[in-house]
Amino acid sequence: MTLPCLAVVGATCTGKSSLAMALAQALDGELINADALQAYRRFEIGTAKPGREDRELVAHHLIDILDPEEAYSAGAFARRATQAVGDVTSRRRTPIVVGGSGLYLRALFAGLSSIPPVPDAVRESVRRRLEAEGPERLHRDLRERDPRTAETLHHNDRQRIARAYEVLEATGRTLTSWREDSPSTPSLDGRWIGLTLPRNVLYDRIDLRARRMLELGWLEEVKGLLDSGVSPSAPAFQAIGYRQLVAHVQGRQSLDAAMDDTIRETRRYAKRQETWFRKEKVDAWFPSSVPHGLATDVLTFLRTEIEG
RNA sequence: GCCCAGGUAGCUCAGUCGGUAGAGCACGUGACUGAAAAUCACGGUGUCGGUGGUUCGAUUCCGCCCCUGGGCA
Repeated sequence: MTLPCLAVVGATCTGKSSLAMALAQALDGELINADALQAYRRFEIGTAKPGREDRELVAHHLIDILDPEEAYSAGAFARRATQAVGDVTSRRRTPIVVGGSGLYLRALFAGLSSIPPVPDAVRESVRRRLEAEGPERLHRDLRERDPRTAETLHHNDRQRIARAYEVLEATGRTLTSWREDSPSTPSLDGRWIGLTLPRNVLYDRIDLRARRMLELGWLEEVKGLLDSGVSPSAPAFQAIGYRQLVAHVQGRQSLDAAMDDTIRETRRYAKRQETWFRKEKVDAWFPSSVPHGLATDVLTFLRTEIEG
């Protein structure tokens, strides 16, 4: 059976990785990671990164490709992933994209407008302004210089205000005009498989996994990263759990509080992922409460879908 | 056993001089074009411990009961 590119999506902790492993083994496939944090080297336990055995059994791409201080982005991911999908396909194997970073998946399959990269210096100066003057001020400026983008943004939405502002500063053109000049165009075809769990089951699993991560030495991992000089403000330390454990190591929070916070943030993150993927064109959703037989069901679906 | 204090949202608590109640957090819903595990918006979810009484009307006042905490025995 020859298959197009596959994607395994869903909220964190729904079992995407293990389904993807099973599919890869059944279909002679290779995995392409679409998770923003698993791309970072040395961030292992808290990112639930696949272990050595799995990675020896099945090729995993786009894992361990960045140092903690390097920036990643939807665009950078899309470029690398497009390349990886091409490589896997040219080997006559099935590319299976796995991950929970919704924007990244969209960037790969639906494309992004092409906008020149913003130099680090500009990004930093905009970020400093944001810090010093607050988002409302920049939003007001944006109203004058790029009213159409400003209109779509809430005056507290720091991140998007900063992005619109950066593009303006770096290129002298508005985000709106860039997007109109080069609307996103679908660049990759594929079948999307979604995994779901009832909310309460999902929350219990998140809770359990967080505790297990701690037992596996998560805190020691964080201490090791800090001791070796990784800056607490490195992009990778934005990750849920890592942020909280850094706060604990720095004495700003008890371990219990850090873990409670981590679990709460992970739940909220999972909810946001559900909201995002609900709107995506997922070809079939599978409940993953009972992992036994799941891969078989998915394979059956794919066969009828592709041959029928 | 007696004396205090308290029982209001999932939690901590505010409040109603009698007209069925509101904050923070939790939680729920949504947005999303290069930081996305990010960033942001919206929403009060309730037998006001139970039961009788007074009253047009009781979560609020009165009686009794139950529960929790503290004190005295």
